[in-house]
Amino acid sequence: MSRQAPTLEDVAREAGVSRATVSRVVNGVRNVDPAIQEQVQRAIERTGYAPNRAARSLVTRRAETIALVVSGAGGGPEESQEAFAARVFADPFFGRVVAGVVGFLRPRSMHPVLMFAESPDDRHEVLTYLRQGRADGALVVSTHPDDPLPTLLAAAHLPTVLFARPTPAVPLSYVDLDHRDGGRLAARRLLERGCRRPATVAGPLAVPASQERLAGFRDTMARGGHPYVPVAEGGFTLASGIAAMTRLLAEHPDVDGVFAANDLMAQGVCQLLRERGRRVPDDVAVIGFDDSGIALSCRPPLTTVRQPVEQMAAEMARLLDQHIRGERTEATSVVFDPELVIRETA
Amino acid sequence: MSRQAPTLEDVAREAGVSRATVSRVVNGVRNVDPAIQEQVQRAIERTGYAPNRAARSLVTRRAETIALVVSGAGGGPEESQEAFAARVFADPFFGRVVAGVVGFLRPRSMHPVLMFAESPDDRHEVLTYLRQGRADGALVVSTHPDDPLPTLLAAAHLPTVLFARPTPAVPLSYVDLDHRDGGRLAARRLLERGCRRPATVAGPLAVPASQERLAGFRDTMARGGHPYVPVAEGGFTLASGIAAMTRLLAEHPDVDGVFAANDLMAQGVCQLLRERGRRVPDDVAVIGFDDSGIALSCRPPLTTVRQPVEQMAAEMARLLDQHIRGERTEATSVVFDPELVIRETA
DNA sequence: GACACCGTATAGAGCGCTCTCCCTCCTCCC
DNA sequence: GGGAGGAGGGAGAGCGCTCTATACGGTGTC
Repeated sequence: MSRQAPTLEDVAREAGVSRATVSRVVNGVRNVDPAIQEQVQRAIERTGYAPNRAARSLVTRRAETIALVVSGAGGGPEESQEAFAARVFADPFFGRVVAGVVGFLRPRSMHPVLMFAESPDDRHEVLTYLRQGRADGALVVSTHPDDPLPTLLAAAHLPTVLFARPTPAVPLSYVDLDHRDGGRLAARRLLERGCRRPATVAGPLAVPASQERLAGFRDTMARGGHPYVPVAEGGFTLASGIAAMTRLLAEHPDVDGVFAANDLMAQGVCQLLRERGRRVPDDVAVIGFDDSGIALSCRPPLTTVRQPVEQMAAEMARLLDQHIRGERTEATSVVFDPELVIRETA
Repeated sequence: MSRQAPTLEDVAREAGVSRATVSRVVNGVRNVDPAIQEQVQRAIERTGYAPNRAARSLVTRRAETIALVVSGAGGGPEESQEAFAARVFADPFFGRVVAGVVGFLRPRSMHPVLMFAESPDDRHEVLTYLRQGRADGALVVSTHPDDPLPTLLAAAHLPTVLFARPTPAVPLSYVDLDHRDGGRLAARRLLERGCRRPATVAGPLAVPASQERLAGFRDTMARGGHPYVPVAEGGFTLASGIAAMTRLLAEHPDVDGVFAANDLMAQGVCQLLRERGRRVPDDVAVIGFDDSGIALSCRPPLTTVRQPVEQMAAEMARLLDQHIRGERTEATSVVFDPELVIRETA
């Protein structure tokens, strides 16, 4: 671009009014004569004016930008940020989070800044970014429990909303799912189908959501006459699902119903069962969790417990927006209900 | 945050020097006495100073931010941005792009702003965003040919780097893969395995990359004694891969080797073949394209043509950086070579 | 006819930073 | 000893915007 970008001053001169008046028109403030408004509008078009955001942010103290942080809990740079990012997006879950956040932000002409925080340095980077005023607040999705980032954010009084209740407790708003109820839904379905040998592939037990899903599942199974349910712990990945199911099958070759704590692992469970000659759902019923794209692309399509991730992410953005605008000062929480989606595997 | 954030002025007062000196220290400019430097450094720590980016951007005319735009080619708001975002991330491809970009940006303390441009309004939004100086340039990944965004960006002289050569031609830098050569690699492998009835599931033929992959494949097949190769067009999705293979099988039940234009479709091909009682690779060899996470999680693991997406994305970021800093003024292109990754399906 | 009042536009003071002068002090060399 | 030269630090002018205080005209009221 050879010539300088036009400024308010240029538009004002072109329209024959003062800077302040142009500013009012641009910001849609009332008390402007319609004729002048029109005149200014045309001057803006003629000059091709676009307000300089840095100048505006400098005085309003608002970046009109939020950070979307995917946070691990690494103590050091064990893994490159690139590898972390790749791993994160391997799960369709994050794509859904992005979609939900964008769904809320878009109508407001806002766009998220994507950040990955895996090492202490990364976390410092996030803090600095916000303290510099480059973003007005953060949406944090932690991949691990005991993520130190929320605590840091809270201590710095930076507007933040989390996905999932933080452990340990931190006075920040969050959005969550009733995971326990999700586990119950899965158990009930299996019981209704007449399963007599249920088992479950749990998520990492260090993750509260995994524990809750497991607790809900066990709970309902116990009431249904199955006080003991074999459990194999997985890591929310396809490979870990296969491995967990392998162990389960070795000790309990007669299982006829499996609840996997996410769809990725459920897919692994199905794959292994088929390899071992078990038919799904005829020999073994399988229920996943999340209702991600995988559930549909699986063969056969997965019966699963739906987690409305997009809605939850949009709600996070809404809460953060309120915090930023000062419309909400106290931390709050919004808990969504899971829903059983019946397809073919159970 | 009750009290105002400390400014340069505060730090200067605390350290007993002028604003200019603090600025020099913060920006690592030479000509500062080490003793004073130390003194300022301590004052910064004591006050907890973080430079205000808006103020800095206002004078440097740099946002130190780049936009990562995923662009469709929609003529209207046929699809919500949320749905578009979700669809985009269903393909692991974009996760890899993000990973590559972040890999380059991170060491520079930069973070991408994620934007989706599917409707004309969205495109206008992208233009405005850049013209307002909120980002210094754009990295554009188009999901469709004839995307109007590159043309708009070029006309506005906004620093831009594209993923894949634009059609029609636009004077912008881009990064691409030698797709034709990728098709050749797949054909050669199939020939070497002794395939006698090859077929291919192509990508959308409106996409140049699909055409190139197909052309390369046909080319080598023709030289290998197969002047005619059955083609079924797919849409780069799992479902379309299944559908395409279904058609192929109906007309050519004796195929013994299939090249699918991406891994997602190759996965569909494998699924369908298995359902129809064909063993992979014993009865039919299958080769995918991309080497995305799917290739590994597929059962059996997919032999595929690797596209170094992360490296390509990092290169895009590097080129954009050069354009922004004015170190490169002419549009350029960097073409990467594909590589055959042999696993179990061929 | 004087005054108050409301709606509308302007002037001007910053927001917090960078960066260009310019001043000062010290060293070095003839 | 004097002047050139260089290093280190300060003063101050903006960057482009918002927003408060203020001016100004026109209407309504007594």
